[in-house]
Amino acid sequence: MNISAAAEAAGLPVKTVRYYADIGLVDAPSRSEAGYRTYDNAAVAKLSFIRRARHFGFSIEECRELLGLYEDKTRSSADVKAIASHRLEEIREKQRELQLLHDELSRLVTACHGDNRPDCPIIDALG
Amino acid sequence: MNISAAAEAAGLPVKTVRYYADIGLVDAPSRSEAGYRTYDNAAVAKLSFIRRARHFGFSIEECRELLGLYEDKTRSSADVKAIASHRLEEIREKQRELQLLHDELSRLVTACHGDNRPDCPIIDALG
DNA sequence: CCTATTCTTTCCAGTAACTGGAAGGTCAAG
DNA sequence: CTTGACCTTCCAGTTACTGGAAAGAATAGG
Repeated sequence: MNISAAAEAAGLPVKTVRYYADIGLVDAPSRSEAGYRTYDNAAVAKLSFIRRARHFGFSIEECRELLGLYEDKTRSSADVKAIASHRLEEIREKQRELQLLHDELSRLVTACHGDNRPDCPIIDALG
Repeated sequence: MNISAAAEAAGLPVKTVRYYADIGLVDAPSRSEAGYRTYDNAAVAKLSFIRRARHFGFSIEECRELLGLYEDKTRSSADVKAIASHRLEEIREKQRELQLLHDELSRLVTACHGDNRPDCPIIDALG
């Protein structure tokens, strides 16, 4: 499989597939005689794994950890759960922050009459 | 006022205050004989305005727009409201995304028994 | 066989919004 | 006069890619 087929199969842009090998997140693929990268199903599976983990908001470094566990058949599920729980707590924290922002900004937007006059509660709150 | 006093008054790091002038978000401050940047209350007020807008998640470019409106005494509140409403919609979209992530990941974390055995629903879902 | 198109390579640069650090000048206190 | 805090500029690094240029390789059509 050349890189574009592998990228499509994994659901990632070609550039990103190269990038993940550049930073050592996945092994450098073998090369054809002409120097083209070649991929097998196992490589695609790993790339796809990364895509899903990234979708969950895991950082590249967390993906590195998770990949290590993914490949370690003797891992304990507790190790995986610890990383995922940490991420879940981050998500909850972000949700709390967003809720506060939402409420504040929503209040300001409601208070602003939004007409041609210059006075504006939003600007007042910022200034 | 030297830069550290201004930065403290505005609630921003010194580096950030310099940065905002570097990118032209605020005017370049006047300089003392020795070349030190000097700030007055109006400059601090603008920096503080930016800090609050950034806290709400407005991008630097949005801050630029808002600052323009902040300084334009003939602005219409509708212009401000439009920017803020757009930002509010972004917040809501992010909240929806986070909720989906939260629910999925939460389900996986709950399903994972988190012990010494290797089988793990989280890894299974990613792989 | 020639050509046009598509795919691939490498490398360099840019994104957003700072942040850290080095090297060196300035100022106020003791 | 020295020490330490503060200031300057400039360069590099952060995160996770993304865009683009220049050039070689493969393939389909004529």
